[in-house]
Formats: sequence, C-alpha cells, structure tokens
Amino acid sequence: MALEHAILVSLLEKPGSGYELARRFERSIGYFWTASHQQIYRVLSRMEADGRLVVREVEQQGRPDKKEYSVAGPGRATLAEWLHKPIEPESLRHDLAVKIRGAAFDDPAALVREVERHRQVHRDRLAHYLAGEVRDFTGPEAPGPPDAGQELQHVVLRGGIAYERMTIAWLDDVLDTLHRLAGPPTGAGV
Amino acid sequence: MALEHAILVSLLEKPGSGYELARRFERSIGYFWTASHQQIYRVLSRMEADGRLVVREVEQQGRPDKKEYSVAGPGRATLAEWLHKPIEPESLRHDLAVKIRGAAFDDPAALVREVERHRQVHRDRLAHYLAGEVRDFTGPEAPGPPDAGQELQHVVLRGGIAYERMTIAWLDDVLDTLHRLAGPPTGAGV
DNA sequence: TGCATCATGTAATCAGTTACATGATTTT
DNA sequence: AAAATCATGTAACTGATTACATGATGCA
Repeated sequence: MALEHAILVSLLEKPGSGYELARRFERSIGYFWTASHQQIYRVLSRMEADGRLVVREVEQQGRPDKKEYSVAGPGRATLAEWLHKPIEPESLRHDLAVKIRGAAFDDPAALVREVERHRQVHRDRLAHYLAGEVRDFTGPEAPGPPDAGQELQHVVLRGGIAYERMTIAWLDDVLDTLHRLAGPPTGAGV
Repeated sequence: MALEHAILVSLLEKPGSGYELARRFERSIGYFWTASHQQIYRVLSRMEADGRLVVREVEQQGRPDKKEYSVAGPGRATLAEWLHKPIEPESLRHDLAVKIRGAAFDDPAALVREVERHRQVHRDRLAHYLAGEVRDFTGPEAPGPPDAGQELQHVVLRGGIAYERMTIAWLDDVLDTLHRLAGPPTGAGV
C-alpha cells in the first residue's frame, strides 16, 4: 500500500494533522499521489495504533484542536524497507483513452468538448506547477543552497511538468484527429 | 467503473472470450487500462447476467471450448451514456515519485538501480509500441484506407508513445540528479 | 444569518489484488 | 515427462470511493 509510504514521506518532510495531509494531497505530494481525507484518517489511526506514528494534541487559538502526527522509529523502518524493495513499473489507467477508442462506436465529434475540457485542466495544472517551481526552486525568493531533499522534490516536480506538457501536446493531437474525422465527410476521391 | 467500459469497447472492436480479453489487456487496450483475468471473468459474468452482454459457446478443435462474449443493446447504451458524461481528468498514482522523494530520508544512491530498471521497462514498452505502430498503421503492410476506428486507435497509441518517451527522458533527469547528489560529496566552495 | 474554512470521523459499498483451484492440449 | 498455452473460475482480503455525520470559528 503506497498510501502509507506517501504519508510517511510527507510526515518526514513535515509533521502535520490529517487535515493538513489532505491539503498536501491536493497539491505538492498530490501531484503524483491522491487520497481523500477519509482514507487518510483511517490510515493515520491504523499507523498510530501500530506504533509507526506518534500523535500529539495541539491546542490552537481560534481553531479546533488538531492531532499532529509524526513518524516514529518503526515508521521509518517501514519506509526504508519499501525503498529498498523493487516495485512494479506502473501501468496506466487512462479513462479518456478508453473514451477515445469508444468514440468509434458513437459520434467522435461529441468528444471534442470533453477533450478540450481536459486540456484546459492540464494547462491549469502546468501553470500551477511552473509557478511552484519558480517559487520553491528557481526564483530569487527560493531557499538558497538546495539540499538533497530540495533537489529530489524538484526533480519530481519536473516530472509533473513534463507530464502535463506531454499530455497537452497529445490532447492537441487528439483534437486534430477528431476534427479531421468530423471535417471532411466526403471521400478523398479525385 | 471504467473496466466495464473498457470491456465494452474491446468487445465492440471484436467479440471474444474472457481469456482473449485478458490477452488484450496485456497489449493493445492494456496500454492504457489493465485488468487481471479474475477481474475480467467476474465483470463478464455480471454483465451477461445483466443482459448487457450475450454469450455464445464456441467449440474448438485441439483446445478447450470457449465462451465468446459480444455486446448487446443495453451494453451499447451503457457505453453511449458514459461517453456523453464528463469524467474527471485523472490524477497520477506514481509510486516511483514517492520513492524518489522518500530517498531524501535514506540513501539516494541506492535508488539508482531501481530507476535504471524502470527506465529499461519503459524503453522496452516504447520499442513495442513503435513496432505496433508500423505493423498496424504506418507500415506498408498496414490495412489500407484508415477508418475512424483505426484513426482513433492510432491517436491513442501515439499517446502511449509520447508517454513512454517523456518518461524515459524524465528518468534520465532523475538519474542525473541522483548522480549529482552522490557524486560530489564536497562543497562547491572556491 | 448564512457561507466558507478548519477539523475529525463512521458506514456502506465498490473495485482490485492475491491466493487457490482445475483440467485439457501442445510443444520441448 | 515436464513445461507452456488455452481456458475458466472461487474465495478472501485490501484498498478506495461515496455518502453520511458533527461541530467550532470567522467573515460578509
């Protein structure tokens, strides 16, 4: 279960509550791993019961108290073990590609809107990642001499940027193809 | 549940047995959706009980009989409904990225082997996709005038190719980063 | 007064993986 | 004789999603 490992990495980078983790899974670490708050709370309880996390009640002013989790020894051991064990290269689960192939049995032109919507989402994500890159790594405000953690976070972010760029270019290709299919309804005969 | 939809698309492209579907999910449609045979048999039974698929017993020589499934009216309706409904742009689940960030709390150099292994898998997949592209779409042996189905299958395959190329380039970037972190242990001072 | 944000959870369901199980035919 | 391929399934478990549920604070 990689959610456990993602939580361990995130809590090692910075301790936090379930709520804060859910926020991080919407940005930062969420670029390459997603989880809902329900899932996060369940896993946090289990790992705390296990002794892999420790919890500290933090009182706050003007806000409800929170439970701040951090990684305990056995948690670090879980992570180290996983890091040293090979994992399967992931296979894609790409709904939109299924839809595109399915469009052959429906109206391909009807997919144009949907593909455009997806392209816009990826454009937005790209802009968001690029802004984050400048803020955290390449801009003048970025924290000075990068350590290993910084370098590794940066290379993962570059992966997200490359992924979004590739996806946008591919969706352009898909749109061209859909337009070609809808465009010239008459044959190419002389 | 997109597995249902992927099965419908695949059976519309060509009727087949659970076993044959499992084979297809290892190639072709499996480039962007994976499923185990256990899962496939379960979903096929359900959809047949539902009336969304029809099954035909086919006797074979020299091989066990098989059940050939094809899409019935209600199955087509399920697919059409899904095609017209917007879906969420998918978010990544990228274990290797979690590992890379986790390496900050372990030995980054220990990840080099793992990343190289993943890169090799992606190189192999790319070669496989490119061979398929020539065989089915761009080569002299490719079926002549492409119809809509062909064009759509091709654009999806181009997406797979773009994904693999992007991933290989990114893994090169990751390896550079890991080497830089391990390579010069002494500071950059004058 | 109502809405957004912060904060935490339970219950039910659905999807996916792993392990187990069988048996025929074909190739080495 | 053994291994690979063809062919189909069940059972148990784990992971993920969806729906439901509560309650405080701060702002407009």
